[in-house]
Amino acid sequence: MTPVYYVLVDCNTFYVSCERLFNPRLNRVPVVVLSNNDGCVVARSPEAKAGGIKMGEPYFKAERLLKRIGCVSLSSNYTLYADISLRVVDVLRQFGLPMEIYSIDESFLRVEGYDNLKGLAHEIKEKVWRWVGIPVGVGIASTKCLAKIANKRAKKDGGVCVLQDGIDDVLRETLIPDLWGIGAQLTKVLMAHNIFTAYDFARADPKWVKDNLTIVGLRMMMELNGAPCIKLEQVRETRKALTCSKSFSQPLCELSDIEEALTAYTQRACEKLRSERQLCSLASVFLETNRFRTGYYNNSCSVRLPVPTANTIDILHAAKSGLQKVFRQGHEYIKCGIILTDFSPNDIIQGDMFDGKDQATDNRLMETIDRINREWGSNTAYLAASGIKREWSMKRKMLTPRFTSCWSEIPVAH
DNA sequence: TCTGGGGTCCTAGGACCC
DNA sequence: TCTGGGGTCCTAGGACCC
Repeated sequence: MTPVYYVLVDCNTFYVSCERLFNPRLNRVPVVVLSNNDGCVVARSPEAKAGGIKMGEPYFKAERLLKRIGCVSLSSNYTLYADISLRVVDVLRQFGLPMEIYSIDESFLRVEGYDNLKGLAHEIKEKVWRWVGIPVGVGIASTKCLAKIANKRAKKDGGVCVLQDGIDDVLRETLIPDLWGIGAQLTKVLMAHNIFTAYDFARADPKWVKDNLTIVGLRMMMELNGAPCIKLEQVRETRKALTCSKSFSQPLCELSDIEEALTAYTQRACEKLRSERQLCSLASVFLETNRFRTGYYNNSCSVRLPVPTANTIDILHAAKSGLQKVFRQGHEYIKCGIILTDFSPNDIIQGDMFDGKDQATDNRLMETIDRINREWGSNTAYLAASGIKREWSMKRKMLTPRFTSCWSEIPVAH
């Protein structure tokens, strides 16, 4: 049997690297990219890390330190990052290996019967750098969990790491909170049981692991021992849920304002649903106040649709009725959202004999709106109920241009 | 003043059925 | 005093990821 290896390609500080691609002045200076609404730090250049900026730190808390170290702060420009991500994936595809796109900045590949793994790792890293301009780290090992560890070491070690010999030593140096799949809660459980390193975990009693960390923990333990339990998902299974939610730029108290925002989110969610050729049967709405304040209120309501649908008007109707159930006067709300679930493919339609609606006309209307928004930019055609002024719409004060995805914002070469 | 958004998976517990 | 057993399905909640 030829040995199988998993290759994890992870873009270094991806969002910052995307910004640097189009603005070389950002090279070698501290840079951070912020989450939606300019809320938290979600990507840091090495210089920003060295300056003591923490991942996930709220911007308003980090602001003084950011200023002191002369850090450039940018709003996140997801349109740009998604486009660069596609370019990286294109390069990786050219290796002709089974591949899983794990996230916007990470992909796994699988290799079998390769002699020169180190050479492959270098080739991947250099091609992505030369063809796209994004630095990546490449980690290779016999399971996905180990490849994650290899990748982390790669970043400190010239960008590539093949984990083949001396794995025990590497596991001894890997601390529990740094493991893929171990978060704050499981770290507590493991530490309380005197398990401090990946090596301790790999040698733990399987029964204890299963009982205390469920089957998920047991799988991770097996993976650390070199037994692959987490398979490569080459084709993304059709998703099971679709969420659209955002914090408002300022707290909202009135039902009518929140309805506006919810209408906009519902439109967006339905648009995504249709683009994936799915119908949904359940729409859930949630609403919340600031959870960092006293008197936190949050509530949600699920509304079943009479027939599976992707029609914005029908789903909006359900969403609004849900919102009315959870809305209480007298709170300052900061966020709402809609979650669509219970999907079925849109080629099997179970009609409702009695609703007296002309499905074909409705579908044509939705198709037309989608086409206008595809060709002329999102939100060219929208429901007036989602508001014109949109005072709740999110803050992005430090947004860079959509360099690669909008004709009017393409960089000019002098 | 200001604290992201969008996913997945697993389990426990309740409802319901025979 | 004694109060089935076992299966399935659904939901909520908790954990994790990037």
